[in-house]
Amino acid sequence: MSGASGPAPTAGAPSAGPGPDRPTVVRVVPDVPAISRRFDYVVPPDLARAATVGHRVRVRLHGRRVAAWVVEAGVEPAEGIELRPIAASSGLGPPPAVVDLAEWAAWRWAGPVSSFLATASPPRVVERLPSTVGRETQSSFRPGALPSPGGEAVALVDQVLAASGPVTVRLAPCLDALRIVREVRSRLGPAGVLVLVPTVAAAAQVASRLEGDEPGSVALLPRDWPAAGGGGVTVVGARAGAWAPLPACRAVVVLDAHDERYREERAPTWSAVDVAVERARRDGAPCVLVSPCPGPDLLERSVEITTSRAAERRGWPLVEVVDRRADDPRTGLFATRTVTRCRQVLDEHRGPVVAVLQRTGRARLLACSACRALCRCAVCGGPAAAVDTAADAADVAATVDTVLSCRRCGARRPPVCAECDSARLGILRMGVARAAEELSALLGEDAVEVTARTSRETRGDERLVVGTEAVLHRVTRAALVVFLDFDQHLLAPRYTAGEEALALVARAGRLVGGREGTGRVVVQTRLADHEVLRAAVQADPALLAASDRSVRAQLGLPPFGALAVVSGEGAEAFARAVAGHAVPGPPTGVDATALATGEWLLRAPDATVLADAMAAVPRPPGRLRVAVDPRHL
DNA sequence: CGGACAAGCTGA
DNA sequence: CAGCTTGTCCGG
Repeated sequence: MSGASGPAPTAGAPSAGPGPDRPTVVRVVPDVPAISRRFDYVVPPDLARAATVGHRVRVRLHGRRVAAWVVEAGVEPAEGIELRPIAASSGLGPPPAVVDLAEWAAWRWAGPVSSFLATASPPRVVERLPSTVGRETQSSFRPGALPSPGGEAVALVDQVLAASGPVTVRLAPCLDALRIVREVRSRLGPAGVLVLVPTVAAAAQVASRLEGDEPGSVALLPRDWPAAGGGGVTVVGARAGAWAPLPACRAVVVLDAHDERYREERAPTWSAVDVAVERARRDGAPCVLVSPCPGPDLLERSVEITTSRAAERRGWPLVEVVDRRADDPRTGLFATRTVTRCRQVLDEHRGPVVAVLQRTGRARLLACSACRALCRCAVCGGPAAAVDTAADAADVAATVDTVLSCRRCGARRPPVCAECDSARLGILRMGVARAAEELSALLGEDAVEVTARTSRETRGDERLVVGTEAVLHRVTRAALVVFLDFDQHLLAPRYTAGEEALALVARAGRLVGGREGTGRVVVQTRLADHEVLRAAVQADPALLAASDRSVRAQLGLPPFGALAVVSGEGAEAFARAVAGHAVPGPPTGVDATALATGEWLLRAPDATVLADAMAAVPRPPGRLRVAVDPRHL
């Protein structure tokens, strides 16, 4: 093993500097996913500014120019190798502390450091950071009387600042979570506070409200990357904001920390919440995870504190469960009571009605996006053709990775519209479309469809909206939210299905408001006794957390065990090597089992054992995808 | 990843 | 045996 590989916890250590006769040498990580090795280069005098950890450079590597990051400066050049010079500087990258954090993440999620360094780098070339001279570190800002949780926020933040580790603040969905951020800023000043929000759009709103409190005190990522790096401000960002170029954090606040959008779905499957927690730990800063419905993952590694029960109840919507067990399955999507509720709200002009319908599984019906023609089988004229992957259709020319295959006769053809030859085929949202039609007919009111594919923003004056769960992120306000088939969420094939379902109720609660208002959430279900519904009706997420916790502990699921799904050509060799490296079998080591899909499942008692084992094993040749703690399963 | 180079196949 | 394809190796 060469000295140029392996983790480098000492990155950024100052060197004695180049002697008069010795050239400056830096070690770089190339921005090429398949190359994990590091290489040394000489820094020519005119690029001396690039000789700092985190700087982005271009280098000649094996006959081509590639981008790279400096990860060590003042390197002792290896004997017997003639070093090439760095070809160019490409501006600033993450600061040394974040480079170190990237090394940690590469270990934790078994991915290339370069992918984390890329996330941590500015979207455009940044030559210099703005000066922070003259900026106040201690703020004069003091919030006045603000809405709920009112005085309780002061006490909660007291506890957060007194704690030695991460704290989860359980705060009902309709209580103002920003109050926590404001309270933290008023105690510590705006400088060095890192605030994460699930989406870029929501981050922009948070940033502008904080900016209103104290102008010039906020940097919004990714837009204000240089200002964030300059320091002296509160930094607000979404998932990638966990990699903000703050010199040091004084406090970290994660809003809606349960939100699954903090997790990257593609490998490496890192989580911004975990990165934020680790970052706070390294900087010795308080870390606050705010969530209306924290699940076992959050609770297991933090202290939980809450508002009073009275405040929590006020902050959850009134939830009405419509038990459909007695209904004939053919009566359709709408229970009589649901229709009555909708009609009441519309007649009284109380506000928009939003109906949510999730249809699981792969789309069965495709339509041409250009001419709207339905995709039909060319042989038998069957009503529809379904998508198939080339993987299980090996006899089909492997030029495209999807083909259309008829469900009736099995005939296959390329994924092209038979009418107009367009290759743009879209999923036909049959579920939502039909629901919208039926509901329109039942209520005598035009319904607007909203799905993830509907690109238009809603106008805001719709009275009746029908959509998939994406609708909850598009609409800002509603008088009534109806979950037409909540069982789709409760029974989703994920071990996190329960907490995600409760998060949907919380999300709906934000649209309709707390139980003291007139807004309502209606849930149609055949599982009326489910823990999620008990928790929602009683406004007590702890009920779900307790039952989820015991199930996961029993099954060794996260956070009571660590999982990784390994796929690709090298999967089997890698999985066997990782399991063989440690003492096989839980509870001490890593256990590998083949899944029906051809993927391999690794199980370990905790994330550290798993990460250590994966780091100790060399990668076999061939494609390899490692998903640590995948959500499905 | 993608360039370099080596070994293998083809056709005259 | 030039000219091309296919495969393996390795990068400072």
